Formats: sequence, C-alpha cells, structure tokens
Amino acid sequence: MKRRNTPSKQAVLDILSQSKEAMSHEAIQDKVDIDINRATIYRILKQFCEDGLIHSIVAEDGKQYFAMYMDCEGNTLPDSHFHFRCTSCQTITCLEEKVDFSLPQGYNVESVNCVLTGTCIDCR
Amino acid sequence: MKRRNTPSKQAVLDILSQSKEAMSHEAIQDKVDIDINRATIYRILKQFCEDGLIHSIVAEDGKQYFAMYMDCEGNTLPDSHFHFRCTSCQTITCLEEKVDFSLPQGYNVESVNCVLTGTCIDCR
DNA sequence: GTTTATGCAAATTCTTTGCAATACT
DNA sequence: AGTATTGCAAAGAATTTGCATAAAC
Repeated sequence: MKRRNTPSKQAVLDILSQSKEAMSHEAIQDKVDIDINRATIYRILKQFCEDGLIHSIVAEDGKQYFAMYMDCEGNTLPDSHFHFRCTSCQTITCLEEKVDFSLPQGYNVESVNCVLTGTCIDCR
Repeated sequence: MKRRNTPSKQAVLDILSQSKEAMSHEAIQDKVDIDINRATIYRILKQFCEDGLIHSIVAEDGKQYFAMYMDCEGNTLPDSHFHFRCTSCQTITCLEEKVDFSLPQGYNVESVNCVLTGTCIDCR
C-alpha cells in the first residue's frame, strides 16, 4: 500500500514533532489546528507506527501514548527506553534511560513496553 | 473496610496461587470452578491488589493481568520485575529479572509497569 | 481513473458503577 | 443487626470497523 501525503497526516506529525512528551490520541486531537476525525487520527497513528516513524506505549491506565522516535533536539532515542508517567500532570515523557535486561535463553523479544509511574520533578 | 472471606475470593486466590503466569480477568473466570460474576471478579482482584496480595500489570494489548507476588515455589518476587508476554501462546510470565533504572533527580516512582513482548522458549 | 484517505455512525472490548438482594460475623 | 459482598444490567471509556464519499497521485 502506497502512502499519500495529506493535511491530516502532516498536522499530526507536526504536533508530535513539537512535543517533548508522548501524547494520547485525545491530546493530539485537541492540539491539532484542523478538525480531524477520531477514527482518522487512530488510523494515522497506526500507520506511523507501522512505518517506524513514531512509537507507541501503553501505560497503566490502559491507554496508548504516541511519540516520535526522536527527541526535540533531533536525537534518535534508543529503541527501548523507559517512559515516565506523572500522575499529577498526566504527562508521559520519554526518558534517556535505556531499558536493560537479560533474558533466559530461548526467549526472543520483539518489543518493550516500560512505564514508570509517579510524580515528576515539576510536580513535587 | 474490614475484609471478609468468601468462596469467590478463595476460588480466585486458589487459581492465582497455582498459576505460574499472570492471568487476565477472563482467564481467571474460565478457570475458576464456581460461577462468579464478571464484576465481582474485577472487584476481588482490585481488592487483592490494594491489599498487596497480588500485583497487576497492563500489557501492550491494553489489558490487565494479575499474578501473585510469589512464584510457584513460594519465593517472593522483587517489587518490580519484568514480565514477558508471548504473542504465540499468549501467556504472561513474571521474570526473575529485576527492573533496574536510575531517574533524573526529583522524580519519584510509585509503580513500575514493564512488559517485554515476543516469543517464549516453548513457542519458538 | 485508480487507489488511498477520510468522516460518520455503529460495533467491540475491557472495565466500572448503581442498586437491590444476599451472606458473613 | 450491621456491614461487606455479590449479581445483574447498564454505563463508560478507548479503540476499531464498514461503508460511502472525497482527495491524492
């Protein structure tokens, strides 16, 4: 399936590129300057994930959050990094800290979903 | 609120004690030998979590999974350990591997939700 | 002109809640 | 008797899907 460039995709990408935090679908919809349908946003995000443009994590609240694979300075994040979810300001940040582990032999890891929950420095 | 002992709670606890894996609400309901209402199971699990008897994690599928704080041999698991979710056999196992990280100063962690997804040794 | 994207509404799935009935202690 | 627990049905929230229309290439 060939991808097409559309205003909706561009808008979602713009928002995510400007965000230091991983955003929920709802937050993206709120921030986007044009009206995009909920389902469309979900489809765009899914596509971006498939294309490796962004990554998604699922937090303890059971919701998905999306973020670029790059931080604001344009540095690529390590494939598997920790995320921090602040229960006070509700933000989810990508941490520099890489997830490090060793598995029993024979296990094969395809994806990593690590979220630490608590209060961030701005909220304590 | 004082806790009472009931057949439903006992049944749920029995199932979880015998399981090497973290179980979804649905799996528990299927395995329990008596009929327990869905809502009741959720309430029991929530209570067990509050009491620190079991722990819950949320996997990438957005669902909650529950497991004892002890493994089958009766050894207590570390507070924060990795979980492994096999996309082939759909099981979620508590790993011995402890989640290890260091946070920027000022961050305060209350809970840890770490799930590695892939294929386990039995499924490759 | 084809094929991908979108909007809309409805459907799914997991989880929670209100409330009346039941069962512990 | 008094309070915790349960079942039932309905409500909620997040996400997905089918389908007709619109927009990209």
